[in-house]
Amino acid sequence: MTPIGEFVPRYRPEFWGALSERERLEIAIGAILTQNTNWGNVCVALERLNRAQVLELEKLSKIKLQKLQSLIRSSGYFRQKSRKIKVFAEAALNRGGSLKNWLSGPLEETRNDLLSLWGIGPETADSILLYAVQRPIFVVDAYTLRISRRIGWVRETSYDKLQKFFESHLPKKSFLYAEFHALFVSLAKNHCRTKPLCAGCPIASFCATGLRVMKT
DNA sequence: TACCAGGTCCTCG
DNA sequence: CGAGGACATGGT
Repeated sequence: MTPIGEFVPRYRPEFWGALSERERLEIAIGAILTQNTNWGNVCVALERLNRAQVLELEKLSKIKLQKLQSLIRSSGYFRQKSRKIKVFAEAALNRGGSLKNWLSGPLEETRNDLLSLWGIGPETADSILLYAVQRPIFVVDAYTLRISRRIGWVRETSYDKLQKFFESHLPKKSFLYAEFHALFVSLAKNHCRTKPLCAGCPIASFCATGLRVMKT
């Protein structure tokens, strides 16, 4: 995937340094845009937002709805998502003015604050907390659920149950949570779907090494 | 052509 | 609570 503007996605711990406020915002907006949507479509929208130079809280809160919709059209659900972005930007401005200030408080409280916003559900809230401000909170997505059940680690289907499972079995480290999430995504795109786990199946490999990291 | 993609909200039983 | 439908675009 082509880097967006000057922003090189920081997927790995070795690249984690202090993110700029604009990078944090891009990650947060990306989290909203990618709701039930292919990342490639999101990239196009982020590129347009960058070129229009509106990736700032003040500009996003002031930009005309129709203009915003035209910029993010490629990511789908553009009427809903444009509204979600505005709600998010306005909330940020009302509480500290920067994502760093806003999202650095007590974790539970901050998370509930995000969840109270229209358009921000558990996955989006947790993705923003983990990836934009490196808070230690486990992100659950459709892949996490599907593969965890397939491996036999869980039977639950609820977001909270699954999140608690991982958070109670892993050291409370944001980089580790991010790593697991990244591996689930990667596995989902590569594994074979045969019923029994075949030898050499990446899922079997992940299961073995994953269990080693997890507390029993 | 049909189906899918890293969700969320709303409504109804 | 849990299930079902709506929301929209671009790729295969």
